Formats: sequence, structure tokens, C-alpha cells
Amino acid sequence: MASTKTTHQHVEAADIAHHVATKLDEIGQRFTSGRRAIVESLTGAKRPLSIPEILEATTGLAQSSAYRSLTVLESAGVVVRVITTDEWARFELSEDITGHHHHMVCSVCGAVDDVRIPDSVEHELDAALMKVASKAGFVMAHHRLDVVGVCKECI
Amino acid sequence: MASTKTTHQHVEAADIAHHVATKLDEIGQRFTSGRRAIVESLTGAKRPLSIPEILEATTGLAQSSAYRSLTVLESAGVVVRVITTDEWARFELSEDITGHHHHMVCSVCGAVDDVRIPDSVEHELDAALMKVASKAGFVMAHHRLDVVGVCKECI
DNA sequence: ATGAGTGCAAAGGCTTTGCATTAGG
DNA sequence: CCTAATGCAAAGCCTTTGCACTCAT
Repeated sequence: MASTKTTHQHVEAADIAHHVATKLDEIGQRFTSGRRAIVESLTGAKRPLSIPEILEATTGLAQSSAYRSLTVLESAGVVVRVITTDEWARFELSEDITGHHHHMVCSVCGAVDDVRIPDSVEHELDAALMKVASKAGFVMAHHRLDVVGVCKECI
Repeated sequence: MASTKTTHQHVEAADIAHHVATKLDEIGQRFTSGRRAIVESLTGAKRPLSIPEILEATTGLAQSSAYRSLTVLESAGVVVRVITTDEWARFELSEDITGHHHHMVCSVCGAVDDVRIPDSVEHELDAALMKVASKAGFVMAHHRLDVVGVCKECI
């Protein structure tokens, strides 16, 4: 908890492995080859991947191991489970690695891509959300924002 | 499509039944007692309901009928399936009935409530999203925004 | 060697579907 | 009446879990 700064600055690509190893170590978990392969897939993708996509990118990885490893990585705070539609769950690296961002979801093919909006908009948004949340006695941790539409492939 | 205005103004409670009946009729579906009961549950709740909650509020409704009716109502554009976590799906009336709003999701108990933020923030947000989306060749239909945090019951 | 991690297969849990029955127009 | 809608039960599909084997420390 003390070793890693969680600012809006993202972790450099080369340091991701080290960062993940540290986070795993903090909860007494090993950084095995399978987990390394998963993290590399997610790093290369720059968008949330589904289990089938992860398995395709990682030869010799059992589906159950993928689920189990992703759960461990999620507990370590390295991976986040993203719920887009009701199909497959998707997984991405946490925002202290990738930086804060949002998702564009294609309502036709289900494709998901990362997007970022100006900090000024983020701040105004957070201020407005914080206000309405606390008015309802709700302690806001963060927000989740998606663009829903049609991707260039499906137009 | 010509009969119902889809402005930011919501439909009056008393007219919901008529509105739903019209929408169903447009796709050749009947407004049966079961579907009426479901719509009434959703109207009363003023927040997205899960299948168990809907069944609890509607005696004598089979689970499969609930799923089927909700799918029909979704096709009619009257109901929206809300994806919050990976547990149960939740359903709510569409925004041309309820007006545009967002959700607060409790990360502890999973409770979901509606929230609204000022139009000015909505507009700035849409402008920013539209901009980054079109830059990626993506045609935005709408946005989806949730507050994630801890509700007053779980603090 | 010694417990964690993995693979394979089976079980779980939400959702969908098949078929006979009921009800709406 | 006659087709659409419903109930019940079985099947589907993503995800989780049990158990034996393998690998890292």
C-alpha cells in the first residue's frame, strides 16, 4: 500500500511487470508464467478483453486457470472486471496502470475500446456526482462512464 | 415512432399504461395482465429491479414468463436491461418514460438507485463524449453513467 | 519436499427454450 | 375459435469448484 503511488499518472509499460509482481507479492501470490501471459495480453490490447480473447492470445492456458488467475489479479488490485453487456465478462488492467479512462461499446458487435475525456470535464462530472450522491447518503468511490453507439466496422 | 415524443420530459404516471400499450401494439404484442403487473412493479419501484424482486412483487408470475415478458417489453422500447454487476440483470422503464437519469450502485450490497445530475453537466459531458467518439469513427447513441460507492445502509 | 498453481471435468447459477395448457381478441 | 402468452421443466451458457498433477521455492 505504501510502495505504489496511485495518482492519475499511469505506470510505464516496461514497469508493469514489476508493478504487478509487487502487488501480487503484497497478497502472498506468485507471479507465474500464466499470470504473466495474461498481464501481457491485457497490456498489449489496450482495451478490455474477454476470456475467449485472452485464451486465444495465450496458448496452453486453461479456461479455469484464466478465470482463477484473473480473480487473483483482481484481488491484487491489478485487474478490473468490466461489465459491458450480458455476454462475457471483460478484464483490463487497473487504472493506476492504464490511467483513468472510459469505454466505447458498440451495440451491434459488442466491441469495446478505451476513450479519454478532458480532465476539466472529469472534474466537473465528479463534482456533480459527488453532490447528488452525498445528498442521498451515498459515499462515492468512483464513477463509471461508457459511450454506447456503433463502431466504424458496423456502420 | 410518430406518436410518442422522446424529449427529456417524462411520461406522467397515469399515462404509462397507455404509453406501454401503444408501444406493444406497434410491434404486434399484447398488453396482458402479466406484462401489466411487471410494468406496475417497475413504475412503483423508481429504480431498476432484479428478476427476484419483480417476482416477489408479482404473485403468480413464472420466472420464465418474467424473462420473456421483459424481453418483449425491451423490444417495444419500454424497458431497458441494466447491467450493474455480474449478479442478476436489472430492468427499468425506458428513459422516455422516466426521463434521463443515472444509477448509484452500492459496491457492498449491490443496491441500485436512480440519480440525476444538472442538464448543464449532461450537455458538457455529451459534447466531450461525442467529440472523442467521432474522432475514433464511432457514432454515439447515448452514454451510460454510474456512481459506484457505498450506500447509507452499508457504511 | 511441500504447498501453491494448473488442467480437466463436473457442478453451479442465471437465463433461455420446448411443449402442453390457458387466455386474450 | 385461434393464435399468442404462460407455466413448468429441461437445457444452455458463462463461471466456479473439486481433485489430482505439476511446478516453483
